[in-house]
Amino acid sequence: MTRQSYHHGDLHGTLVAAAEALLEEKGAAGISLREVCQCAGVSHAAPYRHFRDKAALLEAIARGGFEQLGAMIREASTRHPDDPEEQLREAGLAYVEWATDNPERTRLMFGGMMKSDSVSASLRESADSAYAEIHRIIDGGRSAGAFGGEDTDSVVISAWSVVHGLTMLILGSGKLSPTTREQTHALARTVCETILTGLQARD
Amino acid sequence: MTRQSYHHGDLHGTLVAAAEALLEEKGAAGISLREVCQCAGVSHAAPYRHFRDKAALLEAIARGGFEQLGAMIREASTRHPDDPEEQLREAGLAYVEWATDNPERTRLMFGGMMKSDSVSASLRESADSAYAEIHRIIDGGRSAGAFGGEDTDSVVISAWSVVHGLTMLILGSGKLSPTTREQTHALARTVCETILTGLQARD
DNA sequence: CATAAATGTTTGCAGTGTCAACATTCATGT
DNA sequence: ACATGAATGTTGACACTGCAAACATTTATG
Repeated sequence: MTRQSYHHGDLHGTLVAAAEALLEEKGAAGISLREVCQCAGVSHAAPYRHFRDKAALLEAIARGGFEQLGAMIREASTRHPDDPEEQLREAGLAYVEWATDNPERTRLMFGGMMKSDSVSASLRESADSAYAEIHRIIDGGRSAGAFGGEDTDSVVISAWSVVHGLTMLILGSGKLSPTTREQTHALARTVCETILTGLQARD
Repeated sequence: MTRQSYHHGDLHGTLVAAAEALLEEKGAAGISLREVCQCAGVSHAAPYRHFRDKAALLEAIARGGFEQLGAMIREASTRHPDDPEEQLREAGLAYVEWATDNPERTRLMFGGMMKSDSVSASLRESADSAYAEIHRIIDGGRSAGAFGGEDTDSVVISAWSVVHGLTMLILGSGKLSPTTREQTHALARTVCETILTGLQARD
């Protein structure tokens, strides 16, 4: 597909889309800006009109990922408006599911990019927003008396850690490699049940 | 430091050591084989007598990491020979502590390298051995009646997931950034307590 | 409609991983 | 003792990469 006009129209979006496709195909380390350009049908210096450098393009992909992930969690939790426990379960499932559906993108998002001090404000904002969804669920559950724990932050960390940990083990270790969506769900349910048992307010 | 003989003596080990130093300094993506060579005082093609390619050198570093991590867990669990619950707590602390002390190496180990089908047998073996330590603790605890759960594997996955997840959140998210070892320990204790509560056999 | 801004291209540079050809040292058998 | 092959290190080359400067073309604006 070749374009007819000198200007592209939406090179920004096209570059992100092309890079996303290449990302899931060959991993973050295997992405070359020049190949992205070729896919977008544009010369190899064109991206620099839209992105400061290669890292900025990857940042844009990560930002979109956090937004999608946050949306999945939000949507999952709204399926059970009055049941915090079920909200947490569904959110956990959604988290693991989205991540395993987008493995390379997830690795990119949590691969240390956020740790750099030069991370853009918009990226940090997107990540914070996704995190806030989890916080909101836990906070609601604690107010309703469904979860115990000393403070909300501790509970959030525990809940987030299991789900994120399972996700990363599925993505990163050769050990956990569910092949079907059902197997993935079974794993997610297992860790969610364990953590929920640990979180339930004792009497 | 320049060497006098044409042959190096232990270039294999020197390359690994130099690469490890550069790894924690600049991250896995920032490592260049040629710079490693310069640090080792050797020409830029010398590594190919000892490693098939760059990935093989990184694999060697990862393998050493799994061995260290496994040793830390084993050592932690032997501090409480007859208390499975305490073993799991100490193993979790050791896991998080080692990983936060070696952040880039940990990212390398769990960054997707194991998922590739071309991973060397020795690397997989080292990773399996570290995993076996966790399995051993859980299995002992279940035999002793300290942990419940349907089957050992489910419990292992849950326990490993929290600890690994917390680790990755500390390493990867800008959100959790404990600055002192004490803060790190506090986080690790929090998630370990939560999971232990969930794991304890109910009556 | 002229002029500036925005966007895409070309050319060039330093740095990278890898390979082939070559050089040097070590080990081994006689 | 010494020739010969194996092991190890070096040099040079190649294609590829990210990036920047100079240039070309289109769009927007007064």
